[in-house]
Amino acid sequence: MSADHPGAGTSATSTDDVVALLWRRATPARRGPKPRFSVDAIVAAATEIADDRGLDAVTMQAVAARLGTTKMALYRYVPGRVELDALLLDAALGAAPPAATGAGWRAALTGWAGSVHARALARPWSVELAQRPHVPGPVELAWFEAGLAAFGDLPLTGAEKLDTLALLVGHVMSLVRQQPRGASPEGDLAAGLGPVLAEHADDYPLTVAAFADAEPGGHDDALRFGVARVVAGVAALAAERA
Amino acid sequence: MSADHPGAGTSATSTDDVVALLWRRATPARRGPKPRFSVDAIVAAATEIADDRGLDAVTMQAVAARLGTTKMALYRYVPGRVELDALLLDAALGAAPPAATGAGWRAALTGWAGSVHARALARPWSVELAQRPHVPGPVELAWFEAGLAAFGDLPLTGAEKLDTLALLVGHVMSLVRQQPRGASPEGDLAAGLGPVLAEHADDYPLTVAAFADAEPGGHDDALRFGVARVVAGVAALAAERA
DNA sequence: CTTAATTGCGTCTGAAGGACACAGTAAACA
DNA sequence: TGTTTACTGTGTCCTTCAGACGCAATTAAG
Repeated sequence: MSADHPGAGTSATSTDDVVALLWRRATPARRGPKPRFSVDAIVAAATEIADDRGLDAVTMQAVAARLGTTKMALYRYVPGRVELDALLLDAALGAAPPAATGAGWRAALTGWAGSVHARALARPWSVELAQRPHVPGPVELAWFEAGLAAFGDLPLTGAEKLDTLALLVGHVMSLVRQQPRGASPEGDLAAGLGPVLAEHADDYPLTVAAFADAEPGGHDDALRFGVARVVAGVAALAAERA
Repeated sequence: MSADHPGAGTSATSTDDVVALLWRRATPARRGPKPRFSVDAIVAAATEIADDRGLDAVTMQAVAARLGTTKMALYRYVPGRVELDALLLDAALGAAPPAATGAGWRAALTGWAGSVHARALARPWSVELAQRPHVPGPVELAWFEAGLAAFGDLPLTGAEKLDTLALLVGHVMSLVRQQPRGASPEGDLAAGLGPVLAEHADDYPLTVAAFADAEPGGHDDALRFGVARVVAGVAALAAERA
């Protein structure tokens, strides 16, 4: 059940199967009829659906409909929904992360965070996928690799570098989540928050005050501020070690 | 449909309805039979289920079964699943956040982050709820209020304080997500990551190296490191303004 | 040209959220 | 005290989704 990847076993997939799919490991030799579709075609269709109707609209039936086939035909290529999500995420992260510029670690790290932000903003639904437990794909690992490269020869341990990247990614994703999404009608945290705060202003004076001047720069300022704080914090650590 | 809260209208709830539920706004006068249950009882039952079988196990039927009734009876108290989630989250955040100690803003902010971490770790499923778009409840706002209080009289704008809190919360939640959960069998990012990295070590040299020395302190170190970096970053900003 | 592996896909099942109707109940009012 | 009437309790039905299973069609290997 773990060896034949486009095999019949539908569910209960192990990590190995997901990995095989993510790396597009080729299947040895096929005898029967030639496959009409491919994993890439399915992922592309699913991506299109997610892009214009949101992640919830990505059901097996919807993907199949877009490809002009039926739901069960897809299970020959993708074991199940979980695996499709993993593929979808790695595809959403793009082809390759931009290489770190040679202008020092601060600029490199800031630039990396900006790239992550741009990608996440372009496909907000990828954030949802990225934040649930999943097996990382080749592209996601490449992003990590690029992020680690940004540190140059700073005197940090590997764990510290990873934690710093996690910090940045966490911040970026929090921001993207709060972005008002046109598609989903409920969205927008701040919109619903306004009336609530107004009604209970007495109980949360600091919060009301803080949100009062939170308007101007908004999203982009929040990104810059957070990244700058982290970079400054790392710089402080590096300074006290040097 | 928006006025009578325990009313018959089942779905398509607006923000107002959620708010009314979260603040346990009392219903004016009841004529018919007395309600057998209460919102609190339902939330308590749902919380118990989430605690020992995970968030996915919290279905209307499961909650009803635990209360000894049927699924549809619950819809008299809670309009739908979304509203139940909101109630569940606010309940999971605990009764009241601990007050900031008077030992300076660094200690206060660090302590606040630690408290958030402790709460999130106690109920890992609350992280899932907290990170999807939702209307904040009274307890969540109280946490924000406490977090803002921790800054004391630092020369930061309200937006900057909020961004800092978001940064800390984002980090804490990332960490809790990566915590191996006993209940859900798939979990553990790092466990699945090992074999993958081993197989493609050549392509991701930095990542492999970073994970190699990431073992020792682990989770708690990551928390401390991240919070310390943010605090240092804020300190740097405050210093250059003073 | 036979054989066997492999694909395409229709049908069924189970679980989930939710709509709706109707019966039972108890407070308000005459 | 009796009647009205709003409100609760809940059984039944519908829709959507993921997935299991089986069988017919296809085509490369021998």
